[in-house]
Amino acid sequence: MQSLPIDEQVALLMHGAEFGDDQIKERMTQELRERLKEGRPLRVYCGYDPTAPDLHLGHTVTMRKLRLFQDLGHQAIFVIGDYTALIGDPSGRDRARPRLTYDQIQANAQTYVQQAFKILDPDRTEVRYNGEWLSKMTYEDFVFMAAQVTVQQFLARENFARRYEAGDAIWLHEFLYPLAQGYDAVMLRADVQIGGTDQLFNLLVGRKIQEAYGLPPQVCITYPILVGTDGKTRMSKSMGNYIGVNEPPEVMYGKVMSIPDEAMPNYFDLVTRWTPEEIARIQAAIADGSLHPMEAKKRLAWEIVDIFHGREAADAAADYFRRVFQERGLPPEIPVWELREPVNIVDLIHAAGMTRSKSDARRLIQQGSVLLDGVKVTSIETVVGTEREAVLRVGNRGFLRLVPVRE
RNA sequence: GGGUCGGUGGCCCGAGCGGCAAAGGGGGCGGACUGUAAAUCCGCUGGCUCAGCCUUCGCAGGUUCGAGUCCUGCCCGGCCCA
Repeated sequence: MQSLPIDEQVALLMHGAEFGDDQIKERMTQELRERLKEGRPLRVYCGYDPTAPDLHLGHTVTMRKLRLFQDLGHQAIFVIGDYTALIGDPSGRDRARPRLTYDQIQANAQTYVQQAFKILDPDRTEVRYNGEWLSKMTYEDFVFMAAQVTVQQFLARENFARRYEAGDAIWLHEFLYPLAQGYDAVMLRADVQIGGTDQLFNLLVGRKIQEAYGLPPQVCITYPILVGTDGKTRMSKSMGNYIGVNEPPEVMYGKVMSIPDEAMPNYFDLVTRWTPEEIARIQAAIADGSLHPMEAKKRLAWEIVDIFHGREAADAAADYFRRVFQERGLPPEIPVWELREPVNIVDLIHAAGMTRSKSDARRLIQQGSVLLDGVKVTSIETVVGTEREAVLRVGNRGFLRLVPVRE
């Protein structure tokens, strides 16, 4: 693959890229071609801020592209934005991010690298922390960079513009984010920087900063944003609509199954290993009715679990889903709770940690979602005896095998 | 610094003549239904020793039988002025 002709490389790398502006796309495509002509491995940078403990599917969209660069013989630079995370990227948001402490960030960063190698080739990956250079920036550097952009340029961005219109706070430190990212590009001698479409502004500021430092501006390539399990907003931890790459197979499978049908194409394109032709075929099959949407979603779920956990886990997760959710049966493994004496059902549910409060437990019983050996529990006064083993089901996900213990 | 508007339910937005456990959304959770944990419809969504009691409306005091609602001070934001 290393010696793939330049035109083919360009076609592969730009596939799916989205800029929201054809002129930029043309320009970047051309610049990419020129860089490739230099005949050396390009330095391709993408940064990830450790704002949460785990990477999720949304992060993997660009990671997959980094991997593609690697497969074409280029050098990927996986940057952990430990210092940019101190700021919190305002891109694509309608308010400032909550500030994190450096300790929280460090803790989050721990897991990033290991998770990233589920996609990236470790041999062609340079892992860097941007605190390496950002922590050493001088006041002079800082003023120099800040003088490269105008307030109007920032206010022209729609997310800042909207906040400005609405009279919401825009903090000065938020303006520092693109500058810091640009400085990364300078320090890394990046040839290419990739990111989500919401990163275009940041990436373009990076070019400006590079030029100010006398370096050739990087090629910027942006790819579409993955929507979360709600099918509407971008996937993110803080929205609670994410699928973590480290989540157990059954959870991952189930979460994929819960995305709305309309969100499937977005996932097909961005997080599967399927070729554009295969994707087109599946879409057509759904459209003409020969493939049930649910079946398509099952394939998608299986594919995603396979990527992160392997075939066996994917099969098991599919089986689990069918059994527990479609047939409302029992999962293969149920946690055991030892029963030493008869207890009130509410106390038991709460003590086993199946609800946050006893009131919650009472509500669930009153709503008829607590089953003891498949029989609906109708009273909150119910006492569970120790005569025999039983299976307690609370809501859709809570299972507990009650085992009497005699001393 | 001055003027003015605002901070509301253990996730978010948001109403709230002095009687409020506090309207309405979103989200979440349950139920029905189904093609799945999609869609749709219905219900629930502070805690507890639950016909009652306890703790909530930026913080601290005050007025009142009674305050999210009124007063004072402080903290934090927006806007206008400097």
